[in-house]
Amino acid sequence: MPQAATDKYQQQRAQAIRSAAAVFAEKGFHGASTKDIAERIGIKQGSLYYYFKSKEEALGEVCLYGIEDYVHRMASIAATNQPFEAKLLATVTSHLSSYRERNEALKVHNDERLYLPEGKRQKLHELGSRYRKSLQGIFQEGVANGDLRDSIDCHFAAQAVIGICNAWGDIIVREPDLDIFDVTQKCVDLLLNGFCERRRNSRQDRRG
Amino acid sequence: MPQAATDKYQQQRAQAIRSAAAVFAEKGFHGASTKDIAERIGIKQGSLYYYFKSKEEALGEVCLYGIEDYVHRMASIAATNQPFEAKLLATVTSHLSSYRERNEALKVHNDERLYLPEGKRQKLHELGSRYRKSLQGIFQEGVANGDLRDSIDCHFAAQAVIGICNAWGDIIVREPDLDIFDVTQKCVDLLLNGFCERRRNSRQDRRG
DNA sequence: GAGTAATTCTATCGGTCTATAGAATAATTA
DNA sequence: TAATTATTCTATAGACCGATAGAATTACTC
Repeated sequence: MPQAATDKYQQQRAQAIRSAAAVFAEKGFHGASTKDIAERIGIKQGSLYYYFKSKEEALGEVCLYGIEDYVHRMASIAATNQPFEAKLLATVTSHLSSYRERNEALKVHNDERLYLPEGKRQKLHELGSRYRKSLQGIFQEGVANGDLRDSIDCHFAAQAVIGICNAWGDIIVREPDLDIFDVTQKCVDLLLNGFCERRRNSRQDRRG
Repeated sequence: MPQAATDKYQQQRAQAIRSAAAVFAEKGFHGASTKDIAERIGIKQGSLYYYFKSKEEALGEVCLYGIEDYVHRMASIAATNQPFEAKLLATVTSHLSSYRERNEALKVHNDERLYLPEGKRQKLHELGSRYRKSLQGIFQEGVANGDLRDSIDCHFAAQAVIGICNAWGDIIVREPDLDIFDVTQKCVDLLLNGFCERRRNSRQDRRG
């Protein structure tokens, strides 16, 4: 019954995780049955328990798989010495690329992780927080360097970037022809410059 | 077995829809049982079928409840003669207010509507499209009036606004002390002006 | 090729779920 | 209050699901 920590086992398990990601993404955690997952892998329902001790463990692995490298990439971007704009560009590109590569697992992470037991949910939350804080740090740096108006709320800014990236991540998945770099450029342009004409006419009203 | 179209019936059914929204929001469509929903209403499981002919019908009603007035409000904002900035402000406020008032049903609409059968999903999709198109129209108007740079991609812009509003909608629900108008101001400020210092130093690099 | 370990299969138990039918109760009307 | 209608309840059918145990098979090692 117990398994080995052999290489082949780990590889097949990794494949099982990706299959589970696809099924969970399509049907949701509770809507997907272990039979569905097993079929996608190409084994019988009972055999699934050779790789996971429960359906819930499979969910945990999928969620982790969804965000791990995406969090790591964020950390290394934040650690570089690039100027603010380059970091922001790299962040958005990285976020959108992750969406294209691991969209199923990411979707599962975003939508289903709350069904995990407290402990695992907490661990994922910490990873997410690390991501948000790195991003927030990039903005704080930008303010300190004078690249950004010092009136901006860095917490808000980070959250806004994540929101835009998620919204466009979904679209990128739906429309495989979209070029990630094009989308990135538009995102960064919005974030830096806004949509406004260089403000001259048309808004002397509020704001002193 | 069949019911009446009486006023009282409709009212109790509306209450049942809100209860279902709460349960679906917490546990997801497949994770919630008809017993859970009935208990929240205060009736027994079997009695639920006096109000809905199936669990799935309940989901459809919840989703519709979640977006209906929010779509309508958007339409009336777009139809006014306010200047661009006022329209954008009203849109964001309306979106965030909906999140606070109907956050459970909205969450259900966003996360669970894909479990509806094709027909109903299609109807909801049309409502959502109407919303997106109204918003996109506001941006196109803004470009035409010279309030916005004519280089912006209105489709992208609308999607970005929705993404930001959704991200902050979640936060607003989690943190009831946040003032919606404050958040609205920050959103609009970002959208119009971006995060950048009024661009003088620090970016002569790309862009002709 | 015999023997061992790794992997998958079959079969099943106990539980939960949606939906229905018909009885029971509450509300309304005459 | 009697009759009618609206609402809720109880009980259950029928199906599926997660997990386990042990047999069967495959892959590896000597």
